[in-house]
Amino acid sequence: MANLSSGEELIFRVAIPVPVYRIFDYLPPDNAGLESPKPGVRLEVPFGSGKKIAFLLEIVQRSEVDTGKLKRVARILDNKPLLSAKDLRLLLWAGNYYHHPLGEVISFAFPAALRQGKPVAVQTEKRYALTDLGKSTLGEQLQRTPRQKSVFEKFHVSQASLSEAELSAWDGNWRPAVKQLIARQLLRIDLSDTRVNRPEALVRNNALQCNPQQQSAIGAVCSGLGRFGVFLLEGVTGSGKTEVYLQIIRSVLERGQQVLVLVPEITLTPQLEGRFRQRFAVSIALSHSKLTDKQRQAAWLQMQQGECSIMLGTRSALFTPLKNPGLIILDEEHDSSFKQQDGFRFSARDIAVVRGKLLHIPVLLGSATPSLESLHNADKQRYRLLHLPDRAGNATEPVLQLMDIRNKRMQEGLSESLVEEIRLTLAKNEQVLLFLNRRGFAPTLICHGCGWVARCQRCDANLVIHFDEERLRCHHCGKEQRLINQCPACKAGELTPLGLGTERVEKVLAELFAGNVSVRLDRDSTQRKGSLESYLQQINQGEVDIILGTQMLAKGHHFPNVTLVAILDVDSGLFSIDFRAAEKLAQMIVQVSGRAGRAEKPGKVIMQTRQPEHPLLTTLIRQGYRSFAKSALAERKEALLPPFSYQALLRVQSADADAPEHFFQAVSALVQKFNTGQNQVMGPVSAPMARRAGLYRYQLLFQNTRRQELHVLLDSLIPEIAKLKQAKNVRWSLDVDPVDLY
DNA sequence: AGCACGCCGACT
DNA sequence: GTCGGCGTGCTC
Repeated sequence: MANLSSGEELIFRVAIPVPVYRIFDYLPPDNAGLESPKPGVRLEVPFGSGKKIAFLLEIVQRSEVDTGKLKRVARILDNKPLLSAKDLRLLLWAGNYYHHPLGEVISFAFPAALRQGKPVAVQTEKRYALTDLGKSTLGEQLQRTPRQKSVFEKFHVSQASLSEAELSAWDGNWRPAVKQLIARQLLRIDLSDTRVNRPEALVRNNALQCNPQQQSAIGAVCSGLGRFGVFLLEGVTGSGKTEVYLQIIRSVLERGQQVLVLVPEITLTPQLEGRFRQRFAVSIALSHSKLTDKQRQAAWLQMQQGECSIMLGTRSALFTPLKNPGLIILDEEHDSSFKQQDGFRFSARDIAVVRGKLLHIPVLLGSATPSLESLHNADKQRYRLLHLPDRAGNATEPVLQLMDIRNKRMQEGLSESLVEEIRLTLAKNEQVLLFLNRRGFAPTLICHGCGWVARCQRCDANLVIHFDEERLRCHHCGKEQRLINQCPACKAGELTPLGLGTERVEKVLAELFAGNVSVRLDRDSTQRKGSLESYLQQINQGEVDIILGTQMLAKGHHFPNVTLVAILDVDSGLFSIDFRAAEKLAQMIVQVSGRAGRAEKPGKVIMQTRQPEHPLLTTLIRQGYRSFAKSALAERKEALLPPFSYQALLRVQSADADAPEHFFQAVSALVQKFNTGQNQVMGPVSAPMARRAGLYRYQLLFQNTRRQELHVLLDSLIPEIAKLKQAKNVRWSLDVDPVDLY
């Protein structure tokens, strides 16, 4: 320790959550104790005219800034850092790699309340359990109070105490019923601390029987526990991926370690959560945006303090601190929701791998349709590929077939042969699933007289007809207006809906299959909270014959009685300027197909197309996803596109049509100056949608086959762009490893 | 991102 | 004569 003369003080280097690429120096607080705080602790600091929460990065001997200008830390909020040194390193790396201001990156790792400087409240969550009287009482006796009956039966089914979080996850309004049940001495507050893991109490239910492939996958990951390694689990739908997860998780729990499980969307958490709770007796922390700040903070702290062993969450749960990290699982790893699309544009999948490396733990990526990036990493032996080629049980693979609809008579998007197939399936008392990735009635409203089209005034996009609500709506900026019935241009012609949306198909289904029940599942029909769940329940109870829906059908939900899946318009995915379009379409087709024939009944998947010879479709159908991926990777290699090169996209938006041009002129000069490597610079060009929500949009793409060289350029370029005066009239952002080029 | 400082229009 | 519009510039 340096011998400091009395006049010299230590300097606190801190990150502050402001959009500034700079670290700030402060003097220690007045009442500084003998012991220096550790990096990662939260501080309150005076900043500008107000106060801010800051994160201590390091304590150094001297500052570049004149000490007279330095302010003093107001107070130290934590006596121990909430983030480990390794997690702090991870965040430093991420800030650097994605070129996002460090303070914002670090604050992103904290739940909202802690971000705002609230003290770490070690709130102990209440648990409830049946009393002896409750155990010997039957639910039937509560017939007259249905809510109490349902809560009471929940306790009987779970056969264990339930925490507030578990109850809230099950039903938001459990409190009054529990209060009354306590008053009736059927329930009690459970004081035994079940959060401590007792090894014999880890597992509640026995594992399912696994086939040899599952066993070898489980064995591979389990023998890799305790050190870094990435495993890519490629398992077709229904191959028992979840069972593999469960058995590996069990091994991690037995080692006294924690597991972080990430899924792309909130809608996928309930079913996984259900499987986890059935299997494990330990409590499960949830983290996703539908929870309250308080719930998320509780879950975060439980993992941080090691009170909970499993966390199930979405993208942002990736940064949850783990006291005893053991494994990170990322399910549906191909899903683009793992890439954050605004602000701190990170890829949860890629950071998960880096985190695994820092923590010396394995990372398990699972998917029926792995991303080309991950398959390429497996080819390069960076990831270990584990394959589950067979459906578990006696479920058979669905049969994929193309239906050539050229010159065929169509009725609102349904060919006659498809209608016939639907009839045959319904006659067997089986369910049909129709997939159309376009909501609304029709994507275009056109005047039959003069050709006028209803356009959004703020975007380069057409307004979508929503017939039920009699609205015209822009799906890009949300602007809407009343549905008009007279052409505003010629005042004479007839306005005609052009094209097909789910609402329109729903109407024709009601005519064609009048005796059957159909249900539409899209963002519009499931907006009301809980409505998706209730539809899914109706479907699985066999009250629905035809399921019609968008994107949201492709993910996770199982419909055991569906034996016919039809993709109404597969062609719309075939012609896109985005080089990832083929990959996304293939994944979508396979994922949607996975919804069919999960039980003993064989499933059939029909794709209506006017491109029956299209190589993407024929390869996928005749040879499967893996062959498709192989040829798609060969094309990417030929064109030097990712994963054979690395990209970064500089995006600009401005309400002023000329400001982006001035900005890019200044940027070009900087690029000339700094581009010492072989970086390709493409653009600037208009974004595929040149105007959105009233803003003009442009972009500049950097690409290099060597990641290192690309990042050398970005490292010197971005701080200089931030200083440009032309950057002040525009909104600009950098997207490292972009997945969507629009 | 905030928030202050800073020069030009309609009001007590 | 002032209150306040939001343009630019800084924050240890």
